[in-house]
Amino acid sequence: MRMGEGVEWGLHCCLTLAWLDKGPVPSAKLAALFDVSPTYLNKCLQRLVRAGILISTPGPRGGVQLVRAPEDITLMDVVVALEGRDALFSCTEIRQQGAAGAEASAREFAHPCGIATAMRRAELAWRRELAGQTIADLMAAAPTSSARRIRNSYDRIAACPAR
Amino acid sequence: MRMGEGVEWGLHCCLTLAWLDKGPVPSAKLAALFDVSPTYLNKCLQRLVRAGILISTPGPRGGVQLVRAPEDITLMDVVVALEGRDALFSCTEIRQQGAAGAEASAREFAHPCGIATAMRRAELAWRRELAGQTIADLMAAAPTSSARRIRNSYDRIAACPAR
DNA sequence: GGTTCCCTACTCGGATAGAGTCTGTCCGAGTGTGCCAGG
DNA sequence: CCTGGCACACTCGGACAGACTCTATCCGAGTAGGGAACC
Repeated sequence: MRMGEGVEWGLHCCLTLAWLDKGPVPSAKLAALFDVSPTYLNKCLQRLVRAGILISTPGPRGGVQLVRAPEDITLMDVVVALEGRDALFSCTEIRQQGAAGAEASAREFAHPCGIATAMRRAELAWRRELAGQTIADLMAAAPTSSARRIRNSYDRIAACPAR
Repeated sequence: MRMGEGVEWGLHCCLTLAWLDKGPVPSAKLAALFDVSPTYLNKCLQRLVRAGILISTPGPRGGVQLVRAPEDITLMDVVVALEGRDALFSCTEIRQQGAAGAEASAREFAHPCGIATAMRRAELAWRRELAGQTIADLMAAAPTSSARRIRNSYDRIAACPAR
């Protein structure tokens, strides 16, 4: 049970886009900033577009940019967009199957499975923590030099066309 | 990012073993209780054995049983035993790579990545919640009829040899 | 010189292979029990 | 009747395929800008 690598990429990209605060930024440039697969990063950004976090503009001078303000984008938004909204723990109700479930009254299953409830409680704590932090919080927590360095690096690679 | 199905199986088995409170219970009998693959359930139980949650005794009248008391087994123990102790979010430090990392001073990376810190905080909330609940808590939360029903079902299938 | 048209280059977007992990299966090693033969 | 040995059946444990998702890649559709030709 590991999270996809795209989550890390997506978060770094959102943070970078917030710092740059420019017009459209090509996904290829973002990939060059972090030295990751340009095409696969593009796939991840597509999911963020579909989720309404980014907006993309085609053609020359095109790229992606944030739709909302950084303080209105939570980590949970990004995680859900990239990993799906499925629960970590999915209860398949095995308590109702086999010999254990065969001899049970239907009324007993009116209550949700205690195991599922317990796992769900833990998962809600995780989601709550994710929903409580925004891209703006990440910007505030990072050292101030990071923003300038990102802008400098981007300006440098933005000069070379079609890199 | 979904948890393996074995977690659900393992938790139900631990709960069942706690309710039965007998000597060794064959894994095949546990599989029959929930109508799951006997061989794969065996594989999951092996992991619980290696983690020190269960103990297994071979031979006739053998099987698995809980090592510790139900109040000393947390959900986190079971999850870690079955899913590994890897973190949900693994930081690969892409901030140090590519154009963004090339022009940075090494001192800047002394601080841990803010994204990793934020994700780790959420994950710790999840783990803390998991570690705060035990098998005994699940027993207390379940309706009292569940324990009797499990015992009845087990006694019934325990009669048939080698099922 | 101004305007219109076309062409090129660049961008995203979805369809297409490869790798790793999860799920499921099989067979062998080890052990306790029950039976049988001998005393 | 009691005791010792033996064979069997049952259990776990690790080695072996299939399926699915994640990762990575390629190519096509669409668009804006720039240049050339024409008025």
